[in-house]
Amino acid sequence: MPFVLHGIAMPQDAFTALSLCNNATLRRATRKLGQLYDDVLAASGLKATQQGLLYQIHVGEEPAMGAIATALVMDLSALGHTLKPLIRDGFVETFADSNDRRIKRVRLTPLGRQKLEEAMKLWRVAQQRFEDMVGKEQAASLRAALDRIAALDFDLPPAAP
Amino acid sequence: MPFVLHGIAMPQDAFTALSLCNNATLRRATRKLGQLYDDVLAASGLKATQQGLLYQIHVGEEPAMGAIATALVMDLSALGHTLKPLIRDGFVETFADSNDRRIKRVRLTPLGRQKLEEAMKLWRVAQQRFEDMVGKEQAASLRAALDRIAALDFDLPPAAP
DNA sequence: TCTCCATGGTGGCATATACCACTAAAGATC
DNA sequence: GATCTTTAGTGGTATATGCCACCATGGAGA
Repeated sequence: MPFVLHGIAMPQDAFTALSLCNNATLRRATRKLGQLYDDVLAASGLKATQQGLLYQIHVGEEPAMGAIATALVMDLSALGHTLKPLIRDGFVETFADSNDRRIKRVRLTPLGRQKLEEAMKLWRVAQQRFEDMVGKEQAASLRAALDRIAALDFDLPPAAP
Repeated sequence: MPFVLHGIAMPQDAFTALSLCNNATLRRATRKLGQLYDDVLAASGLKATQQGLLYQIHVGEEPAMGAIATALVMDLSALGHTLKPLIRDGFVETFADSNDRRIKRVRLTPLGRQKLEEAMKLWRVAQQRFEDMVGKEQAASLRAALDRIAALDFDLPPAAP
């Protein structure tokens, strides 16, 4: 007899156990896809997250760190940490905004542009691999749903008084 | 004039820039939802991932580490690292399998069971918060799609010869 | 029985990510 | 002009996660 926790019978299958949880299923799928993209992108020396960050910086045309963090739905200090290896390896550089010295802007170096181009070729292979399996429309539909999630406003207080 | 990379015009909006990438949109949504679940679960002292892991162990009825890793689609050595704080804090313990000494099994301690019950109460609040915003059917549909992704077989070689 | 291969797990190292305290800079208010 | 509040970012610390080399154990085959 399965253990009953607060009146809810627990599923027995290990894989489906997590499938009740929105967060856990998202993380598991993210690990799955992350493994594919990282594997394909390994030839460039970049992680998939780093390729995405270079792309974001490229598209943002010297974006402020705060703007990148907001677009990625990422904590600003976490973004600061994530940028460090890319700065160390010479792919990006930061500089102070001319109007507001609090603001740090980010841009790709020439080496970074080159690395991004190399990585984008591999990125397309990974996209193709995934979309060949699930279908282009399914993939687009999923991305749209995920964008809606990312845009949700939970009204989380940054600091509780 | 937007910079053209290999014939693909780049979107200008920072948020939608990543929306072309399956992996990046998944990660961004995962950060979003992770922040909600972690915020709600903070009162228990557990991260959402830890609550999910305790739940997985509970449901698995003394599962082997390898089985947990497979169900979570997680690297076994990463799972080993992830278990450490839970072992340190006395919520789980590991023991050798009676039939095969290579196999390590995991179980919740009495403290772990208690902590899981506490966390499950909070988890339900987080689930409710999310599902109130997106709708129960939409949430269920998304979880089903994410489970299909997690179950995909990309045929990644563990080690290329 | 011995050898080879596969499996399960650990430790090391690195990136990914979040929270918090703190500092510097800018804006608002008096 | 001075003071207070807000904003942007850094460093520290911790968990999340993946890859790799390595070791112990078990299974298969000679």
